[in-house]
Amino acid sequence: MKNCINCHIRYEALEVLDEKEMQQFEEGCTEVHFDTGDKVIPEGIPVTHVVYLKEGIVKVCIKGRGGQDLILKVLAPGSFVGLHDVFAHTTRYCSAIAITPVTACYISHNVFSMLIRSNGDFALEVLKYISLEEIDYFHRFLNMLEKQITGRVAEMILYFADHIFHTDRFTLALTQTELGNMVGASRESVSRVIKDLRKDDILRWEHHTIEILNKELLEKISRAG
Amino acid sequence: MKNCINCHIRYEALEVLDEKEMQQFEEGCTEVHFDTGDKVIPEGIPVTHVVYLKEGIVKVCIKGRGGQDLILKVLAPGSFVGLHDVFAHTTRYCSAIAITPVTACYISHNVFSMLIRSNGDFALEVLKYISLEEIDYFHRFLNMLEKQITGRVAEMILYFADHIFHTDRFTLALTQTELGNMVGASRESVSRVIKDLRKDDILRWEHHTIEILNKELLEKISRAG
DNA sequence: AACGAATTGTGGCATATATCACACATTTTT
DNA sequence: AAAAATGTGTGATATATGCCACAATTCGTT
Repeated sequence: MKNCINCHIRYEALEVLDEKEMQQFEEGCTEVHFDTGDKVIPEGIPVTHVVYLKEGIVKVCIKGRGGQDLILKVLAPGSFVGLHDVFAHTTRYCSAIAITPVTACYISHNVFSMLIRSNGDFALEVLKYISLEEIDYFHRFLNMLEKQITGRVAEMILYFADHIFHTDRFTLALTQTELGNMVGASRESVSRVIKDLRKDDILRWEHHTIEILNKELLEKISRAG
Repeated sequence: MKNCINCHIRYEALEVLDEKEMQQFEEGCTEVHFDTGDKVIPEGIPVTHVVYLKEGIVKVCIKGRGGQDLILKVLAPGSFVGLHDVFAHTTRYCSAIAITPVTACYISHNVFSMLIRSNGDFALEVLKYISLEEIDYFHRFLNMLEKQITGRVAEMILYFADHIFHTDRFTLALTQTELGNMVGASRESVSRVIKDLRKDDILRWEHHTIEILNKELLEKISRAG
C-alpha cells in the first residue's frame, strides 16, 4: 500500500528528490483512511505530520466567534491540507473535515523538514506551493468584497465544477448552511440564489446533486457579480 | 551604505547564514529610497528581486474590477514586501506603494534562491515567514466576514497602533477612501464610524494624525464587532 | 495669497441581505 | 414504521450600508 514511488497522484515536486530521498519520504509516509464527516485534522492539536490528500474531498475550516466555522477552502485530491500550519506554529490553526471518504498521506514532519533542509529544489517547490495558495486566497478575498451574493454563489459552483470535480455534474456533500459559510452569506440567501438559478434553468439541484445546465450564463453571472 | 552584517533591522532569519553566505547576501543586496507615493513594486512587472522594507511604511494592493484597489496589508519596517510573488509567478501579482518615505532592500532573486538551496535552515525560516503571513490573512478574512463596519474600523486602528506604529498616536497618510478599501467599506461609512468614535472621545483624529484616547473601549468595540 | 483639486462631513434615499418565522421535505434513529 | 432530527423553501420585516448630493474643509500648485 505504501508505495510513493509508484503513486501517480503524488505531489509533483517529489520529482526533484533523488532515489535515496524518495525512499526516506516513503518511510515517513503513512496512508490513512477517513469516512465522511471525520476530522482529517482536528483544530488545535500539535502539528506532527504534513497531510497530503490522495483521494476524496475535504473542507478546511477556521473557527469564528459564535462557534460557527468559516470554510476557507474545499480541497481536491493532490493538495496539501493545512501545509502552512506545519511551518508557522506548533499547533493546528485550521481544521479539516472529510466531506467524502478520504485517503490521506500522513508524512512525518521531521522527514519533511529534513528533505527541505537537504534538497534546496524541494524547498523551493514547497515555497511555490504555499505562495500560490496564498495568492489564491487573495482572489477569494477580493471576490467576496466586490461581488454580491449571487455572483459569489455562481463563482463557488463554477469553482467546484472546474477545480474540484472536473465535471459539470457532481454530488456535493455540503449543506446550504455550509455553502453560506463559504461565501459569507446566510443559509437563506444561498437558498434564494439557488432558487433563482434553478428557475432560470441554469442549474439542476436535486438533493445534493448539482448539474450546470447553462454554463455560459453562470459564468456571466459570476463575472457580473 | 550596503552593510547587511551590521544592519540591526535586518530579517532575523539571516542569523542562520554563515559568514560566507552572509557576504553573498550582502553582495546581492541594494538599498533603494522612495518618496511618499512612489511605487516600491509596480503591478505586473517581472519578479527580479526580493524586497525587504527597512524604513517607512508601504501599502500592498491588488487590483479589483472597476480599477479600485483593495489594500491587502500595510507593512512596517522589518517585513518582506510581496514575498509570495517571488516564488509563485514570474510577474508581480501585488503592487506596493510607499505611504511615507521608504528605504527598501532589493535582494537579487537569484541570490535569495541560491541561499534557500544551499542553507536548509534558511529555507525553513522563509517558509515560516510566508506561512505566518498566510495565517494572518485568514484572520483578516474572518474578521471582515463576521464583523460589521464599526468593528472592522476599530480593529484597523488598533492594528496600526499596535503592529505598525507601536504607539497610540501616529500620523497615517491614507485617505478615508483608502481606509475603506482596506476594510471593505465605502468612504462614507468609514467617515461616519470615525465621527462616532470622535464624538465618544475614543479617538482624536485631526487631519491625518490619530490618537487613541480610550483604548479599552476601542478594543471592546473591535471585539464586539 | 489665491485658485482649483482633492478630501471630508452629513443628510436622505434605495436596497441587498440578515433575521425571524414557519411549513415542508428528507434523512437518521429508535 | 414511527418519531426525531436535520435540512430546505419562502414570506415578512428590520437594518446596515451603499450610493447620490452638496457643503465645508484642506491640500497643492502657480
